[in-house]
Amino acid sequence: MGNNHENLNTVFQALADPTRRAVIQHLTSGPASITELAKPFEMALPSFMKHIGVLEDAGLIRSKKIGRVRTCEIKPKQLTAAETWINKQTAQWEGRMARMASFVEALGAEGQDD
Amino acid sequence: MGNNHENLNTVFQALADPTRRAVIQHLTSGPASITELAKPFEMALPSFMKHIGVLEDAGLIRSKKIGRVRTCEIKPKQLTAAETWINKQTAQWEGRMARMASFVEALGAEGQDD
DNA sequence: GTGATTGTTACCCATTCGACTAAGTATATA
DNA sequence: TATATACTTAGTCGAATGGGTAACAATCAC
Repeated sequence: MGNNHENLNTVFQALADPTRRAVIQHLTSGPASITELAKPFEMALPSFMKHIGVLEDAGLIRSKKIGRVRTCEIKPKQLTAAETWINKQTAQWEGRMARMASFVEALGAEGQDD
Repeated sequence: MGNNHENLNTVFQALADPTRRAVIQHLTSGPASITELAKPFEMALPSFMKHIGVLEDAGLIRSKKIGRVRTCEIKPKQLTAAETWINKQTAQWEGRMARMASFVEALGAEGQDD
């Protein structure tokens, strides 16, 4: 049963890094090996591997080693869980806005411009 | 012009903490003061204030002090930016899945169960 | 079987994070 | 005016993060 609370921590934490987001993005177009994924980054392999570990711990990717090559692929379920959480918040906020609008046309609505 | 890249860092980072997510959630049902927001947490005020600072730096909330009370409200634009990023990834992945399915009915599809 | 590839393990290091306390400021309220 | 309320500032501390090197497997390709 959904113990999202803990997982959302690690999922959002994982997404908070540009290297890791780039890896996710890369993997959306298909599985890839570690070295292939690491190629765009000027980073030592062990450092890069830590990012892979964070993504895997967050449940955003899975990986399997065949021969000497470890192949990674995306596992979009947790990504969806994060999206769902955000969606719920914006929906609740929009609901409140709608209710507010039904009471008042303009509340001197200096708007929420940013 | 959209330099999301930097902001997504701080936004996801901000969402990676349960206290901060709870604050967001609280604020979706309307503005609130610092002490009101802090009430559910067993945490010293200065500690809690740092969370507010993180949320504000990420552009997820805004706050204004009137008298001795600082009132916070949600600013859902950045939340939407995060959602958009995730959406883009899942869409790309689903697109690939659809294209794959058009080539093969079943690729011994031991399914992506988790 | 030598040598290049592809990870992996084991550490180190600086910085950031998240929590704390102690003390200060600024406004209400009695 | 005195006191309580609502933050605010400043500084400490341990743990986690994000990077690095060095050395070690374990394949594969010749």
